[in-house]
Amino acid sequence: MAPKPAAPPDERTTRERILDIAIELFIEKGYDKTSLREIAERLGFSKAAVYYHFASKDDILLALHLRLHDLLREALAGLGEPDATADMWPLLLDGLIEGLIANRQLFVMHERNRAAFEQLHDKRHHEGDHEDLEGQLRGVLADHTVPLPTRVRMACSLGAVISGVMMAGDAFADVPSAELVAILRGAMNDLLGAAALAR
Amino acid sequence: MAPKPAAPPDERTTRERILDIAIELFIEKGYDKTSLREIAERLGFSKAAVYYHFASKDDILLALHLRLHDLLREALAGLGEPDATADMWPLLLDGLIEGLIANRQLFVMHERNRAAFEQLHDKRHHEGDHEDLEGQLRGVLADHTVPLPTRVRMACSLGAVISGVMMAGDAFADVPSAELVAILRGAMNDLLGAAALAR
DNA sequence: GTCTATATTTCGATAGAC
DNA sequence: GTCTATCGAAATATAGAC
Repeated sequence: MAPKPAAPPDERTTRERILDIAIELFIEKGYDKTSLREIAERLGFSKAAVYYHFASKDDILLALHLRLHDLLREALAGLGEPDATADMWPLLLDGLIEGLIANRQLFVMHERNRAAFEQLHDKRHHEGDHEDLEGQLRGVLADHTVPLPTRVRMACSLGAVISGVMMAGDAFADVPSAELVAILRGAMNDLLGAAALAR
Repeated sequence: MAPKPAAPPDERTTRERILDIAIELFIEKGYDKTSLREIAERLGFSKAAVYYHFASKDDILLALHLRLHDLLREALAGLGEPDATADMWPLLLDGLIEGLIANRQLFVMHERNRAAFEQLHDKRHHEGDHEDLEGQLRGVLADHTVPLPTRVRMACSLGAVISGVMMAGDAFADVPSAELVAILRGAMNDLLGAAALAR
């Protein structure tokens, strides 16, 4: 997941640079409390210039939503067939961990602005395509053909990974990624392994 | 934790009723996108009346912050001595689970408005008391005298419980609380038990 | 305690020059 | 592609009557 194009620091599109700054500010102050003026100023130009690259403020959030979506698409590709998902869950989660770490900022931003993203989703609801990722996830977790304990542990494992990764730039700031990944994999095994689910 | 006073539905203070409605709306639309006019209308009176009970919009969020704080204070009382905390963690978490479920709405609201709460915290930072709960938590997780794998699993377990509980009104809507609690306790044991930490 | 104004501010968004 | 200037909307907060 997420090889991350990682273009040379100065060959980034203006559009991309706006999004990068937006992530920073949306983490610091939150989406709603961040004005387009602030984004523009931090980039060294004016508000109107931002409007040349994005039709609206929502449009910026939407673009970030798409970044998230693209990153998760590969890792969660298996969410199509609800039956098989439970079995694939450990692998699915495994593929997720490294992507989460590599794009930590983006996911932290999402964590801290859930309400704003949900509102965005409601707007799209009245429009086109419905490849609602979060909805699919809920569907899997609500699937009654899978034993309840398994489903609960699936939900837990997801929260556990996210929580562990979010601390990576904080309480675990000095921990090498590889080490963190190894520990997380171990924890996920205890949570989802055959031995655990057989109980 | 959280015996929850649960006053008779109609003997609630107007102030309390405002807070209840605020929780609802902050979940539905988010803190920033919710206007005081909406809160007032849903209660059947006008915006100015709300200002009689709360000095500002921030003041409403602050009151909700205190509700959260009071609920967590008991459960996380052990966070005082950083050394002993790692040992007590399983018990600490155990005490948390039921409180989280009993006051799910409040915690969901917090989850979806993290940015707003953080901003609130920054303001208090320039003022009085510093019994910063979230800060203490970070301190414990950063404590280098505790083995890294243990700390990571502590962070994971917290995220796991929260994630599991949040789904309670959603994908696990039809699951009895007692059953959910039992499964969560089992999962936490696998994540934090002596066998797991000895690995 | 609750109401009807109203003051004030800020922000998203647009128009049009360069 | 970026600027200055401005419009219009909405929200917080206040004043003062009842």
